[in-house]
Formats: sequence, structure tokens, C-alpha cells
Amino acid sequence: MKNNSLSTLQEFGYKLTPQRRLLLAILESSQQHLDAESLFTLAKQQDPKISLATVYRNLAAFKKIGLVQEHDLGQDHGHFERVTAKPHFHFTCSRCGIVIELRSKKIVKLTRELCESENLSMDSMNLLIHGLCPACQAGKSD
Amino acid sequence: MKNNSLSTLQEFGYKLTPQRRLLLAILESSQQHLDAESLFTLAKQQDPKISLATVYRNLAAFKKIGLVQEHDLGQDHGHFERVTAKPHFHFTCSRCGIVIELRSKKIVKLTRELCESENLSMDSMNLLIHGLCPACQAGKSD
DNA sequence: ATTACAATTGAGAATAATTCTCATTTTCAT
DNA sequence: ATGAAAATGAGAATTATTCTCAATTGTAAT
Repeated sequence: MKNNSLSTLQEFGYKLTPQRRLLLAILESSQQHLDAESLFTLAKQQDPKISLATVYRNLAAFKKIGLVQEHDLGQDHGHFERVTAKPHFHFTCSRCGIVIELRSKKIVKLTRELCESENLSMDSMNLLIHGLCPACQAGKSD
Repeated sequence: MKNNSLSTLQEFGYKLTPQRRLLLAILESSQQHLDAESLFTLAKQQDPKISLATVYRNLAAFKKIGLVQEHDLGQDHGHFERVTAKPHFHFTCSRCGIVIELRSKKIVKLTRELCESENLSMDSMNLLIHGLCPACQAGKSD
């Protein structure tokens, strides 16, 4: 029943190390989009010996097997989040940098159909929108 | 009538330097998604003195005023392209890395409406899709 | 045309994110 | 339990990008 990320890891031939359990646990409990450094900081609280290289290595592995997605949120480094059943999109305010999550089944469906019509097999989609959030639209004069 | 990128630059208070003319000309004539290094290489053919810093500085400026868009095409560095009237999306094959452009007015419209419904003002959208291209679907066994 | 000032540039140093190296440790199938 | 393959930690190395600063240039006003 409980087809969790750990069994997925094993299915793909990855070994189940304490570091991987820890990193996945953090990613799963986090509601935020973590960057490598933040994940490293959080992980160190529970395993002070963990290495930043391990964080990067495993983020790459998780990405490869679809457990996490990397997003370019307009900063100079990537952000990661656990992939959930519900695909969603990211709106980034170009002024204040806030990230707002959006959902639309219709857009997902259309994208899937667009790919099908071109004979492309779609693994993941990532819709990034830039603009002004409501607050920044209001205080545009600053 | 001819509202080109040069006049846009001036409208935003940027000076019209030979380097900027050159970079924009290259971006406009290129059908590809150039990264900073390729743009630099192309620019040097016409202006051997041009500096890589100038390329980065101006890509940032062009981006800021909406003349170019930066895409994260799954590599470890950004790719840039001149913004045209027609928004389009990018499919990247996770196996061979080929980039295929897709268009869908419907998706653009839905995205715009989604933002409106959340009171977000949308400046740009960027839809990145990952999967397998037709060729790589065929030769999956390699 | 000349001037003056702010913006821009070139060159290379500096920084920041990410990857690599390699000796050591650990997982897991046997 | 054992051994081979995979993973880790630590720090060095690499790569993309930004910064610094002196010299140059575009432009608005004369």
C-alpha cells in the first residue's frame, strides 16, 4: 500500500542510506521550495556529519527518478521540491520575489495533449510565470 | 513605425552602444537558444575586443526590459532568446537534450486567465516540458 | 562642434553554486 | 558473515556569473 519514496529509490537500484532517508524526510515534510544550502542546513541539525556533496548528489538522484523537481525561481541557484500527485505551477513576483503556487488541471491536460500531438512523451512539466503579485501591483510607486 | 529593440533600449534610458547593437543583432538573427558563452563567441567574430562581462551585463539588461527571455533548459547555465510576439514553450528530451519548440494559444490564454483569477499581473510565462523525443522513444534500449 | 557627466566598457579578479576526487565506510545480495 | 559495488565526507576543483575599477564613450546641453 505505502508506496513511498524509499521503495521508489530501491526500485531504481539505489541503496537505502540514512542520509537519503533524512533528505527525503525533510523534503517531504517541507512545505517550501528548498535550495541545496537550506536542505543541507536542515539536514545537519539531525546529522551533523552530512556533507553538502551528499546533498547535491542525492538531489540529482532524486531528480533523475522523478522524486523531486528542480525549479528555477529566478535566483542564481536551484530550488527543489518533492513531486506530489498534483502538478502545480509557480508564479514569481519580479519585484518582491514571493512565490505563489497555482494549479490548473486544464493546463496540464492541454500540455499533455500538445505533446501527444507531436509524438513527444512527457515526463514532467514546469510552468513558470513572472509578473507582479497583488501587493506589489498596489505599491508600484516605490 | 519600426519599433525595434534599439528604440526600446532608449525608451528605458539605456545608451546605444555598438556592443548592444551587435548583441541584439546576433540574438535577433539567431534561430537558436544561445547561452552567454556562445553569444560571446559569435560577438567576438565581429568585435574581438568585446568582453564576456559586457555580454552578461547586457543580457541582464535586455532581460529586465523584456527584450530577451532566459530559459533553464536543464543544463548548468542559462539560455537566452529574443522575445518575439509569439510565446512558445520548450520541450527538452531528457535523453539526447534536443530542444523542441511548441506553441499553443489556448495554453497561453488559460494561463493568463489563471493569473487574472488570482489577481496576479503576468509579464511572462515559461513552460518547460521534459520527456523523450520521438527518436529517443524509438531507440530506448541503448 | 564642444563640453561634461553619467553610463558603459574591458580585463581580470572575485564569488557562488555545483561537481569532482579519493580514501574510507556502508549497504545488500550471497 | 563476506565481498563487491555503491555511497559518503571532506575539501579541492571547476564553471557560470558578478564585481571592481580605470579608461572610454554616448548623449544632452551648451
